[in-house]
Amino acid sequence: ENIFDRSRMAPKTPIKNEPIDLSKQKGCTPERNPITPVKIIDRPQPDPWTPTANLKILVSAASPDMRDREKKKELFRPIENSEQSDTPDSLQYDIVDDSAVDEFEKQRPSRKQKSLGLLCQKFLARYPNYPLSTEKTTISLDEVASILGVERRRIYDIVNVLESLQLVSRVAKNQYCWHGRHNLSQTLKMLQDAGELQYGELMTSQHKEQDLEYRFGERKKAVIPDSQDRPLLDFSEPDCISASANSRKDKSLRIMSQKFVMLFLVSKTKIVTLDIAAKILIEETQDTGDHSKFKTKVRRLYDIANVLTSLGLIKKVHVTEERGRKPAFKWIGPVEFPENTDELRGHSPASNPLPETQRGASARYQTSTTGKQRFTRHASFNSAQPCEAARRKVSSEPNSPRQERQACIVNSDENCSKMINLAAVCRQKIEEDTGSAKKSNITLPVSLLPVPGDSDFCVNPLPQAVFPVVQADVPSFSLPIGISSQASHPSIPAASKTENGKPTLVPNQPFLCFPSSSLFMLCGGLQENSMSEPLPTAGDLGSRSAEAQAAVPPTVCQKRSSQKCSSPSAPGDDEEPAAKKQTLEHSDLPLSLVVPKKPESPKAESSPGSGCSAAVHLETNHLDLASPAAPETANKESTKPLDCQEQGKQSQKKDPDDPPPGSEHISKENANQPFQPQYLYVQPTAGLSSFNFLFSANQAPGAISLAANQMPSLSVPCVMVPSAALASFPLVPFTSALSPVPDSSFSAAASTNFSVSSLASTTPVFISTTAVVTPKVSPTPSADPQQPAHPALHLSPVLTRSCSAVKLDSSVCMGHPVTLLKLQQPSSAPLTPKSIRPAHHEAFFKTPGSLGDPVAWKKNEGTQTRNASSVQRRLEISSTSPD
DNA sequence: CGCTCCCGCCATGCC
DNA sequence: GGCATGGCGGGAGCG
Repeated sequence: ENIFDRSRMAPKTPIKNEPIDLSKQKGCTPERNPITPVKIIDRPQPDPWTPTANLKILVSAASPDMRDREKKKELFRPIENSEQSDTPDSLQYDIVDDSAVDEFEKQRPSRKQKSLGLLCQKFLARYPNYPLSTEKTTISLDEVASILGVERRRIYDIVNVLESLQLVSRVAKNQYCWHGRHNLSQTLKMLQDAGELQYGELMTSQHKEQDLEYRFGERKKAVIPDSQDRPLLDFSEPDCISASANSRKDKSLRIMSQKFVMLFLVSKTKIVTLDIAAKILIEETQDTGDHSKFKTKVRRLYDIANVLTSLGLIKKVHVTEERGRKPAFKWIGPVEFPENTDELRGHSPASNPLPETQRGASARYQTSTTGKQRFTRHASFNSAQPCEAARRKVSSEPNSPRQERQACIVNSDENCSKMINLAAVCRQKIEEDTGSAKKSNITLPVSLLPVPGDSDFCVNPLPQAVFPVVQADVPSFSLPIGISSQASHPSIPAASKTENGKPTLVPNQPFLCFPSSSLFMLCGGLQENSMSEPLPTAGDLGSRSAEAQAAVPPTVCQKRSSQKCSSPSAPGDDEEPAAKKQTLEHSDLPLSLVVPKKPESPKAESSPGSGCSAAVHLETNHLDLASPAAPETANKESTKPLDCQEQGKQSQKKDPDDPPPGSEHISKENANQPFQPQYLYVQPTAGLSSFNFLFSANQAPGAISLAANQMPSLSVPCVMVPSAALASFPLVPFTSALSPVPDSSFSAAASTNFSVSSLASTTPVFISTTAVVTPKVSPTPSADPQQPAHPALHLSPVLTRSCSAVKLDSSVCMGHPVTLLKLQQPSSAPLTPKSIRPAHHEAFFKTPGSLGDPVAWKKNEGTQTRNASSVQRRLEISSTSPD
């Protein structure tokens, strides 16, 4: 094929190249020449007068179609193979000057014929995919250029992309070494790893481009700095590295190529639209983002895409969105590479699953990144994949509201200098974030809302990443009141550390930094109490509970990091030790708040009385707030239960005062509950500032109902709650701040209601561990024999009030704890699903639904699972526009 | 008309 | 100054 084309193409370029050619190509020339005399070709165009020129003109005018046809034939002939006889026919038409025509054609191959993709194919055809190790193939740019009949410039385009994948390496000036695909999988793996670090968050939600775009905006800030210039992976390969090559400033095309590939590898769908890729790349570059740059980026991406297409790694597709049809590329190359894999990482947080090489790459990457982001990354909370998750989170978070940032800052413990860094980062981000100045106090990532019914609500602002976690842990909520007594558990951020040492949470920190996230996920274990079917996951539950315990306080961060939580894991056990917290015990029992699905009404009813206006409303929902804890739990689960325990311990130790009272309890409760319903809380961003949307992640629609006045209970999965309603809920920052407070104090603290309003308005983040408050207590206990009773349940007076509004008792009360995870839209990045993802990634990312399901459900049990699909839908809705 | 993306000017940097 | 690289964007081909 190449030859064939070459001959044709040759005519043109040769001329230009000739000078060059002379030196290098000897063999080639002869071949080319035969085809067409250079001059002839040239003249025609320039010279209208020449006979040929006239013909051309005529032809084109007369039958452009034909011309095209022929061109096509030529183009495809090689590829398709046969084009055949047609040609002749066409020629006939033209007749007179077939020759002329032909020449014309030859002279002016169609654009397609000259496409970079085709050129690349020709280029690749010259070299074996898997060259023998022994033989080293060197490539001379000039030679190739002349052979292929193109200018050198074009060869650079190809070579740069190939070099980014290590198919070739530059040996010396004008000399490249052909490696073939031997290293391709390894390279891709590295890119994948690096990509996860960098883009994990982004891609997670990818399937919805909307989300992506959406996030991008948010993310930009965060991510930006990263690697900007530097090549993600510097392959200067060993063999043939030319000194000069490395030194040179960055080769943007090469870097872009790597990043582009990374996007595919990180993407769940394996489909990346050009505009999204361009946006991402631009953002990273910090370019202003003006339109022209975008266009330029896209042009470059086309160049890269053409080469990758020739390599058989991607193919062009179209993605239709609401907005319309967009050009996109789908990865058709290898998806899995032997060693790497997120899962691995997830499994063994401590150890890096990644191959050393990758690791090295990632390490470099990290180091390279200077900015805040990186630090944040390092700070990674605890997710199983500590580092990555953390990083991701961080990056994503940029937007986190100041408050959050502050929180972060506050806590930094010894644990982490890292944490500190994070805090700083957070701050910056926050500052950056314009929009999100959400709640002031709220900083806390997690707040628990006591729901009227007993359900506890925990709201965790989770970054996207969080979702996954959600499932896990709802239990945490339970605690509501436990606060006081239980409060003793300090929420321990420490737990977070687990994995990599990333302390997800800073031990003492009262606050977690959350980027402002637009979404909160509520996790509630809804169980029907009694019913309960126990979820298959009994074990899980237990673990959960444990997790919950630990998690509770610090949870938020942890959760995120942990993502896993949701999943299966059940590390919970570890926590148990924490025994302190009864949770474990409870865990077995489903928290159950009975309530599940219908509950609303009852609760609502009950709630009425109670004072907590707002809170009450929510209560109806029956949601239990697993809240913050959940995340943690998740994390724990995924990784290690131990952590959780530790966290708890630590927390206690450190912050006796702080101890997030609720957390433990919550955890218990949560534990008890087999499932917790999870809800996604969507921040009102755009226009709907006043509304909050709750989507049940797991569950059946209906499951949630918002009682309260404002919110009519909906059977539908999604519930919109006026922000006001939420406001009413007392949110307790579960962080140390609250937690620390002794019961009494705690209660007070707890009692404090965060005005949701603030949340609602802007950033909704809040999570209180303490929040746990939930009245549930009573119910819970009942439910769980084991539990110590807990007083914990009792809400502090204040809490109670708020809680009271909610009824604990009512069947509803039991309410599954729900955790809200808030995802910060913008900043969310940090936590983004992606981070979580590693462990579960699929579930999470796939869809919100998946979130709930995947992790917890799937693993734990299939039965109860809620349909991911439904969830997804919901999410989608939210993402796009709530209505 | 808008997506693609070829073409080649010209900046950058090394020699 | 020459040459190797490669960023960049105008503007044309193509559907």
